Amino acid sequence: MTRIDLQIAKAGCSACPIRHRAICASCEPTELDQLSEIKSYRTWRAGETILMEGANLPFVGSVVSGCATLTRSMEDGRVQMVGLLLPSDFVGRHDRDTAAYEVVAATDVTFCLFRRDEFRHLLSTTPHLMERMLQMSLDELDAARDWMILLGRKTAREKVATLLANILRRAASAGHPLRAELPLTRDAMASYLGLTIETVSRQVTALRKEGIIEMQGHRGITCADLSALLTAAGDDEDGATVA
Amino acid sequence: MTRIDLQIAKAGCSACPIRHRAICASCEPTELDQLSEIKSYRTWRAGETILMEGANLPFVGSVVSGCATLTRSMEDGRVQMVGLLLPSDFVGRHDRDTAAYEVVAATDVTFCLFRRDEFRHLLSTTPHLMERMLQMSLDELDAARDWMILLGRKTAREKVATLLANILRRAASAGHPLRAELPLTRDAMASYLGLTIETVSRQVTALRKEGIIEMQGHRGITCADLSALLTAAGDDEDGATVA
DNA sequence: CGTGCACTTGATCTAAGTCAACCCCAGTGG
DNA sequence: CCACTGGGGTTGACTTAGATCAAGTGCACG
Repeated sequence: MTRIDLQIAKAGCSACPIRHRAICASCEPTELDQLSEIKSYRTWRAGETILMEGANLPFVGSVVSGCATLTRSMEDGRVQMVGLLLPSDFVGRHDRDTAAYEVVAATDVTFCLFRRDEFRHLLSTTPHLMERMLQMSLDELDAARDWMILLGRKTAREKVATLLANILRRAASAGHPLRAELPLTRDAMASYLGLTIETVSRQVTALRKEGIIEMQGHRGITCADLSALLTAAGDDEDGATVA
Repeated sequence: MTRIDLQIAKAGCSACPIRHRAICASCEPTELDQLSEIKSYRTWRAGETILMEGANLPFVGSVVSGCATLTRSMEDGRVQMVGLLLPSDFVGRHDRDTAAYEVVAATDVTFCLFRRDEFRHLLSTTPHLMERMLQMSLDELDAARDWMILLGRKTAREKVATLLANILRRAASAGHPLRAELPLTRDAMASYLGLTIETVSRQVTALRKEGIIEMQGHRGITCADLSALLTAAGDDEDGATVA
């Protein structure tokens, strides 16, 4: 257990940064206690594989901090990212005993984990939990379908702009509105967008040269005019399309 | 009400063709009665719009027979299909009052509909129903993510082969294994696959000329060797990837 | 002070898109 | 009965966005 883990474990659920957005969001105090009893924290370093595709799945859980990626791959090595896990996102199916995707830590990432069989039992006896689980699954399904229009119909420029806008938006909810540290390498971005690393690089450069974004090193990004970025993304200013 | 509707309504749930695969699959007889009380049937003709994106959503429900499509579109007219609704598939979010996608009848299609507010209430008081709903949502999420690898990484040939294989597989469960009537026009196929109509046409022709499939007119398809088709799809013989 | 890794940039290639013609067949109406 | 029309589908010629291949750059780390 790292230092971070201990901190959170001591503080308990009430001080948890994802308390009101995660799977536990609509739990009563007593239900929270039950969840608390079967939870444990674990942290992975950036780049570490958390789960292999097809591997045994003893745990399910939520991202507390950091970022992880969900990927599927074909036999010949082609890879497609199918999900980006940010704080409060849930991973793992309670009713499946193997993982359907590979899960990799994109940054250092800490999970709040539940033993799968115990979680399954709690789920079937706690309607609040089941309801929240359903709601989150449906939200994820909508997000996945939004991503399908990006993969199927958007240009490389629009893809990159969409991803950057999404990251800025999610980062904004936890700090300064127009500045973020990219949790993904160019490689991971390419995998998410259905592009090559070179194309991602070129499009980021193009957006920078046009003054739509500014970069601080390879990872830091600032956007003075989000609506310009959203226009480049091919979305309405109001458009959803959350990662 | 059409003749088909009356037939099913008279027969009741026990004779329903999707009884054991739909949202009601794990309901007890008494629960089924409750569902039965709030259900109604309705049929749309091929090509009719069932729901517009953003429209008010008074109903949720299951496809009983036929096929409908779920699409999202961008302001400039680009369209991406994000789901194919076949018998037993569920549509609509109980907790949202507007439709997130456009729903169009691909063939004549009959739905078993529930008033949304009544369904929501039943859901919250019937754990079996909630559990089944969650399971189906998670399955759909997996399917959506499988579709993402197709959209992001597969070639036109692989995309077309994958779609044909999926249709043949789902049709097979209700009849002859290697023969099906395509429920989609070339246009709808293109929309689903993130391709143009011309590319779909060329790839279908190519698969036919190579003897991997045979066509009876534009819609009838026969496949003597499914594993050859799956190889063209870039999947393992055993691979899942269900539409 | 290399060595390696993440990223960028440039030159070239190609799969799929675009544009345009055409086929086939089912209705429709003269 | 047949000409006309229109929608779905096919095919061909050409274009192009993004992939591929191949050098670089610049920074972090032993």
